[in-house]
Amino acid sequence: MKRAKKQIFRQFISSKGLKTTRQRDVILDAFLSSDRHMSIEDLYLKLRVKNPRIGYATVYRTLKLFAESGIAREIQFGDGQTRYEHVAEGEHHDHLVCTRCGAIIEFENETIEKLQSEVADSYGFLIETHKLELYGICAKCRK
Amino acid sequence: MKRAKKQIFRQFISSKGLKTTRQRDVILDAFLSSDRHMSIEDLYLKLRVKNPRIGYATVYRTLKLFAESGIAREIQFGDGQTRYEHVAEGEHHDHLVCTRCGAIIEFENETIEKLQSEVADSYGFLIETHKLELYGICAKCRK
DNA sequence: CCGTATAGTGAAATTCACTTTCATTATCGG
DNA sequence: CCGATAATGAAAGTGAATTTCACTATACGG
Repeated sequence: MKRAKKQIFRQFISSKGLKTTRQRDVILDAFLSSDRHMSIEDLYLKLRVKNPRIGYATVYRTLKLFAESGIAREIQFGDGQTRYEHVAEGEHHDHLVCTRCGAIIEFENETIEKLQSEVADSYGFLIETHKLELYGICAKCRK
Repeated sequence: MKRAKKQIFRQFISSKGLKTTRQRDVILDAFLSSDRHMSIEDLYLKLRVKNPRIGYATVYRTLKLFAESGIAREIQFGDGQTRYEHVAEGEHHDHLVCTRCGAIIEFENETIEKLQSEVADSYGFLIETHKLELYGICAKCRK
């Protein structure tokens, strides 16, 4: 899984005539072994511990590259921070976001997706992407 | 309808010990007689035409009050601008957002809402709000 | 009405989260 | 190893949102 993503990214880099660098390797490792939803800041701080000389701009640019290469996706939960989540081949999921503790739970629902297409069709609208988020209190916080 | 919202806002203002001002009246009128999805900037510019002395900060603060009072809701479509939409009593709708021309179409779908609740239940999650947006190309732009 | 305590306003400054610039450094094909 | 080209990090720049502050307006309690 990690191996596969590294492979995809490596391919992307070389196909674009870009270069492999120590920073990109380090950032990719950190990203792949992290939480599924990291902001630039999160990842930057995590990296700083072992790589004090890495720059915020580099993390920022590298995450953009991850998104471009297809191994990551930008998401926003309306808290002002852009997050990057891992993309699994062919899979799509939506989110439950706990407004109390910030926990993010992923889910998939075929039927909802199908209904979305129907709605779009009825308006002659062509869906490119969609976003479905349910905000509320997670099981843990409800106890 | 407009009358009802003005009433609600008036009530909110007085219940909080706030004051009625010329600016708030003007901004409320402009908001109620506008597009359903206005950014602060949009409304500010619209207001400036007839009220050159009104400040951006006042529009910003007043829109926040509208949201607090329940007559408006903040929404974000990921273009970096916060928008405010009218809230109709008890009604909820989702959006189709055209990535080409920016058009916003509203829709409602009972079944999708029901499925969302089921998903949330299965995770022991209590939904407070949700957000469903379909991004793509609208019928007009597809022609 | 009038005075006054309190809230509101507008201009400008600040914050926040990126995003870009630029001088310097690193990569890599030949 | 060279040289062309890309990458990096620090710092500056952006754009929208938010706050500050001196001044003004509102609305009770006489």
